[in-house]
Amino acid sequence: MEPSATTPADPLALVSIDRRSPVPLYFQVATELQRLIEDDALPTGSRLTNEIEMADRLGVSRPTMRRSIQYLVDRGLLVRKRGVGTQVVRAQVNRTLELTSLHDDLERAGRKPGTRVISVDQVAADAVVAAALELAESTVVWHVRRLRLADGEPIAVMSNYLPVPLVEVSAPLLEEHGLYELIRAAGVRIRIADQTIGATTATTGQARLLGERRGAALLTMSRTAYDDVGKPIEYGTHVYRASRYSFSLTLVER
Amino acid sequence: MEPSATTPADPLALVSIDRRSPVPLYFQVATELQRLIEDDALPTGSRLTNEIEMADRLGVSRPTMRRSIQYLVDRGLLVRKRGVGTQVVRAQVNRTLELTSLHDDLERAGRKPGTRVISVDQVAADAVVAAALELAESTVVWHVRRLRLADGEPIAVMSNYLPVPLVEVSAPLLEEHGLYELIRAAGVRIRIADQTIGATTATTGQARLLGERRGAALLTMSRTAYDDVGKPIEYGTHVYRASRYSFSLTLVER
DNA sequence: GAGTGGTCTAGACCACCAG
DNA sequence: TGGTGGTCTAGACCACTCC
Repeated sequence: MEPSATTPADPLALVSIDRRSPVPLYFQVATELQRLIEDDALPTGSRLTNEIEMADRLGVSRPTMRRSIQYLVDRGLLVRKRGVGTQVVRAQVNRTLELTSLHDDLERAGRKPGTRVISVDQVAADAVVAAALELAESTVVWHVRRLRLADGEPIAVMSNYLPVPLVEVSAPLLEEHGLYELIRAAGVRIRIADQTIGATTATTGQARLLGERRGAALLTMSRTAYDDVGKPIEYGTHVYRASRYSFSLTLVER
Repeated sequence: MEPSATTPADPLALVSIDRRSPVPLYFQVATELQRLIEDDALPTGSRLTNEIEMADRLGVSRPTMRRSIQYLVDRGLLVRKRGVGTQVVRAQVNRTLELTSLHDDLERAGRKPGTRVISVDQVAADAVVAAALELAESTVVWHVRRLRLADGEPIAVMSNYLPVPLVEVSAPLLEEHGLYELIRAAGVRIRIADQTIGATTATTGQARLLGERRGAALLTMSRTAYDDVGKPIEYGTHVYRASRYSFSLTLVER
């Protein structure tokens, strides 16, 4: 009932770490702390014990303890102030428009994702696509068009271009798996993406696919994704029904 | 006394750090490295010397060197692979929809920002505003409406709500300074923000203000900003002309 | 096997904040 | 003045990649 400065029970007693695990200690500790925060054992506003004592209690060194805490600070769950201490700011964070597929996004929101493949072709890259993928114009690339559904309802039309040598795609594969899943399965790690978010109004064709009226508001997103070494992997232009979808994110000042 | 550069390009020779400076060593090193990357002394794709040698060359310890590198890895400029090395991925990053005002965004893009204050009032918070600011309904709050311009052309209509005790606002102040600037000047540090981005079509009133047609595509953004300890500082709902403005960001997988 | 980054430790000193 | 987080160090061992 009372907004306590320190937490009554001893949440740290609930933390257990496994030194034989291959999972790094700092990550184990961070994960456990995050769990305590999400379970409200460390409620918003509560103060953590100082890092030296926590390190001691958990049997890790201070640098390791600090790294765990910093991990959660970077994600906006904790705030630290020199001379004061460490406090819980919030329990939940919208991840920053993460490098996930819409598929994962929907599942996390408890909605059932679906895909209807409109077309899978190899086409000659036009100037825009070639520039995005850093290929010569007219190079043959995959072109995939999909209608994405949530709980059976149209959500977005997605158009993606990929270098041909990268990965094999086909309609049956794409009905079952997200595009990013297929890319990862091909051993490619997507590391960086440039995104631009805008708005437009629906053309007749878009409206028909999405079940909207012509002129309805659509959210647009174009994205170029790059691998480990900065090589373009995928370029896509997508439109979402603004009436059914929006982007949420949490920003943290570092 | 170092021997003169044996390799044609020895970028590390260009790095100098000042141990008397109050700026942390790791940050000095990171900043210098970033400068080398942006100046193309360390071009995209080039490999860095291993961290132990770099630490040695710069006269810092390995943990400090690592911290500098990690700083740039987190921002997507560098990529590291165990057993392989550290490489430059890219020279420029669109900051992740940063916690900046539109004012700063436009200036960075080389466009001249302007503001026309439409209204500055104290109003009773409705349910939505009260919930966002975590106040009781009908609490009196500031309500600021502004038309934002770039190079004299309308770009966005912004509507912001702030707790009254927080900061003094007035039309003349807001014509000169960004809202976030005023908040910072009041000694409040904005640390976290939740944003939702969507799309809509222009009402007649919006269209008139923005110089668009009724039904034109608009990009919408609503944001709640929080301070250090998670207290809501500001709630705003904004609409941007989709024909003149979009959000760009770079995502980095961590 | 050689070389790279990834993790972890123990300890030191400093800067800031609150009483 | 005492307590907090912030920085920095020296060294150890491990895991991964490539030859």
